[in-house]
Amino acid sequence: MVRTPLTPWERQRGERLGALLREARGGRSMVEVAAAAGVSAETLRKIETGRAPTPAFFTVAALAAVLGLPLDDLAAACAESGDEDGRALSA
Amino acid sequence: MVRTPLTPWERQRGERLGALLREARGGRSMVEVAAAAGVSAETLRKIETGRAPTPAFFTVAALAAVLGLPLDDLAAACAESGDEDGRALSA
DNA sequence: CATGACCGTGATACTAATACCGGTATAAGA
DNA sequence: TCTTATACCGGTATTAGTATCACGGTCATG
Repeated sequence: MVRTPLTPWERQRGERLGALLREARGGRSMVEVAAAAGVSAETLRKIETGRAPTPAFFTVAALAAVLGLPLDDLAAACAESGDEDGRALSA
Repeated sequence: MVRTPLTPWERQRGERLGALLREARGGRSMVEVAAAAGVSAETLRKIETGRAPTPAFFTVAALAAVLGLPLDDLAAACAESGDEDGRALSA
């Protein structure tokens, strides 16, 4: 095992992150937010739909900056189903 | 070109991130911190040395949580040489 | 109704992140 | 001195993130 495939828990965490970003985006269009963050619209879409469950740190940071979301809040909200160690405790 | 190769600016940003993490690690060993964050020691080493300039968001989040660093502080410190839009202004 | 612009989406291509392995160097201790 | 522990480094393998291309849907406008 060289590159651990993403666990279902990580997938769900990515979906939660995407949902938060989409919710924060509100009525603004993908292209607008993506352009403001400096990423492609397709990348933003993948992140929002959860198809990119573990995006790059600075990508999320740029999006959060554009959307006005604190990074710590994002991380906490996505990890609330389990702390940093308990990866798959129950939910 | 489908996947933009990392720019020198992004490399330097990664080095800055790594330096901050290493500084926050203090005297603790890599394996200890890496284990606490749930990543391999090699990954932590690559991030600290800047050889993984754009790590995954949750990887950085886990490391920051272990090290007691606020994510927003990390992002701000790494992007202080230029905001989200100004990628390569000078320094 | 046709056309174009915008938005979201799927497929594809390519680079990078993550993990494992072996080897090396330095410092501490037996 | 030899062993051990820590960190660094190179290479390798595999998955995943990101960008470009091409398509369908919707709305405004001619």
